Amino acid sequence: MINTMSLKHAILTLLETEEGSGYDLLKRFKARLGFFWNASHQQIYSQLKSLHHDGLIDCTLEPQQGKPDRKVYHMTQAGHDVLIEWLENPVKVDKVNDALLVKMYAGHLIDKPTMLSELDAHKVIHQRMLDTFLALEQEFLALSPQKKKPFELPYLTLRRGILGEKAWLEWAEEVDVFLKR
Amino acid sequence: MINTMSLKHAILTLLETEEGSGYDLLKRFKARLGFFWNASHQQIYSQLKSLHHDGLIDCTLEPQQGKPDRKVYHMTQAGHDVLIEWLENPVKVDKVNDALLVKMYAGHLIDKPTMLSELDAHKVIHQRMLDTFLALEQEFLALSPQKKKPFELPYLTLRRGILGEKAWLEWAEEVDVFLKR
DNA sequence: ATATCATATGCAACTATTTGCATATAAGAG
DNA sequence: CTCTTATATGCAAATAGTTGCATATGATAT
Repeated sequence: MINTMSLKHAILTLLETEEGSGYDLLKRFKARLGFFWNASHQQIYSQLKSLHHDGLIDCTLEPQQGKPDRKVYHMTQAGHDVLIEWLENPVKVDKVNDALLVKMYAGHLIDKPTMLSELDAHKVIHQRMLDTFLALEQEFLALSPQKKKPFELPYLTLRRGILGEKAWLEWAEEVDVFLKR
Repeated sequence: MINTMSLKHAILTLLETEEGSGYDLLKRFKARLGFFWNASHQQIYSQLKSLHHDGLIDCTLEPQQGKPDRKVYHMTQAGHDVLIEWLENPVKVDKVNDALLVKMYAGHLIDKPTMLSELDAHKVIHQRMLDTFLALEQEFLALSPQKKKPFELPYLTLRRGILGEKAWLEWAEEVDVFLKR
């Protein structure tokens, strides 16, 4: 049986190592899983609610002055079990649905400058992501061997981000050359 | 304003060049947009229904003996206008949500053989996709310059598929080397 | 004979994600 | 003094996509 992926398992993975509030998790997503997973705060809060309802995580309130209470979530045994089960069963190959490519496919219907300027805008964004990833890589590589240990697997996921962005930019270069012929 | 992508515009793009039934479109998706867009038959049929309801496409029935009537859809002027407007406005950068990477990130919780065998399964699938894409590329490259012309933009989208799959497999190789150290 | 595949369409229920709104404070920049 | 950013949470509506079911026939393979 092939598992459906859901944000829930990504959240459980993060909570497995360290408890946190919805807001914490949002930041951790951006900082640590950003190269292969994106989630909005609305999604995170609603999935936390659902995980809590199902008893996979529990929750303690930390009152704060002036701000809403911080709801700190942590793993339960049930949550741990569900995560392990998910990890042991195959996941689906991720699918690509890229609107820019649809546009390129229909490129005969628009003029080149429009196409080129949109391509440029995407290039800027991808280049920025690549730069971020490369900076993170430098941070990792600067660590001593012992300090590297716990970050080796996350580093592999970072490599995916780097290779993916490089491939994207390489493709954009080909397109540029073609369109500017 | 940034456009939301939807399957609808991909369908309109296909219908712009050539009319077709839901089943035709399904096949065309697999054959022509498969390297960057995936859609199930249920999705296609329901989007066609909705496009028809909105007057962006119209529909003629082709009775067939023994089989259900073929519903052949074609573009309307309204559909054409909507497509052009979509093409002229920016689309969002596509987002990556890859469950295998979540798993890798949580790799300390499972054993290496499990991880490696799942990675292998994904490698097989990606290699198969790459092979398909490379075969399509050969077909294109074998065409005479005049015959290449109408397929130049689709070819660029195919290149995206090729570069993307190559990058994926390159990454998998890195992971393999790391895990088998 | 039997099985599978290709043709051809679709509903219903569920899960996933986006978009827009809403609230409330503190800190820092201009 | 006002604006923006960060902290901190969430609802509601809409759109997008998946999974399971349902029907019906012709052709090809074993």
